[in-house]
Amino acid sequence: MTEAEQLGFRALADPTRRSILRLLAKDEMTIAEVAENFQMTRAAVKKHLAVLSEGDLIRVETVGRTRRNSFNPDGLRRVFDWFGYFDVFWDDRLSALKSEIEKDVQ
Amino acid sequence: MTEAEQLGFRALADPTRRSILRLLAKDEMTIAEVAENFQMTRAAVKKHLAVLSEGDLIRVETVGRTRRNSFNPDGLRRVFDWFGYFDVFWDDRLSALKSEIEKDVQ
DNA sequence: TTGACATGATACCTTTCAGTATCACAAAAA
DNA sequence: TTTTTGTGATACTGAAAGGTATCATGTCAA
Repeated sequence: MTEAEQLGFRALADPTRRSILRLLAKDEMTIAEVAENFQMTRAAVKKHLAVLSEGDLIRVETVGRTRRNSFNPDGLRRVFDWFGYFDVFWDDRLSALKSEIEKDVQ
Repeated sequence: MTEAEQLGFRALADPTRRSILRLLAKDEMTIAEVAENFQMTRAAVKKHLAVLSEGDLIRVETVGRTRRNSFNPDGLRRVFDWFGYFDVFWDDRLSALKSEIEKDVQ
C-alpha cells in the first residue's frame, strides 16, 4: 500500500507526466496523440506513460494496433489521500467538514 | 509559480522526505533530531532537508549553532492545490462543497 | 499478400539523485 | 582558552531517470 503511494508520487514528480495526466483527464488518447503535445520523441512519451501506469494513475487498453491511455481517478485519489495527514494545518472548517462528508460517503 | 509547484512535487517524490515532513508536522526539530529517526548519515538527512526547504515545505531558522526545521503548511498547500484540477473526478458532493467553502474563505 | 502504420523493445548516452566520507567552522561549555 | 558539539561544505560513488536512435512486431487496408 505504501509502495503504491511511492509509485504514485514518483509518477507525479515529473512536469511532463503531470501535464500528460491533465490531458488524459480531458479525453483518452493514443501514444501518438499524447506525443503531439510535446517536443520529444514518441518513445520518450511512451516511457512517461509507463511510469504513470506503474503509479496506477492511468489505465491502458490495447485496441487492435492502438493503445488507449485513460486517466484513472482512483489511482490519483490514493496519492491525494496522503495529504490528509496535514489536514489539521489548513482551514479547520474545511477539513472538519471534509472528514464529516467522507465519513458520510462511506 | 509552476516552478514552485515542481520543487514541491520533487520534494515529495522521496519516501524519506515525506516521512520527515510528517515528523516535522508534529514538532520542529534540529537536523540531529531528525537524523535519529533514520538509518542514514546526518549529511544525507541534511540534504533531504535542503530539498524540502527548496520546495518551501519546511522553514529553517538558525538559533545559535542549532538549526530548527519546522513544517510549512502554506508550501504543502500549494502542492495540494494542484489536485484541484481533478476534483470533478472524485466525489461530486465533496468537491462541490469544497469549492464552495474555499470561495467563502477567500 | 503486400505495404503502411501504431506500437514494443532494446541499447546507449547524459544528467540527476541518494548516499557516504571527510574536513572546516562556529558556538557553547569547561 | 581549550574542548566539545552541531552544523556547513565539498568531493566522490553507484544507481536511477529522462531522453534519443534504431529495429522488430503485429494489425489494418488495399
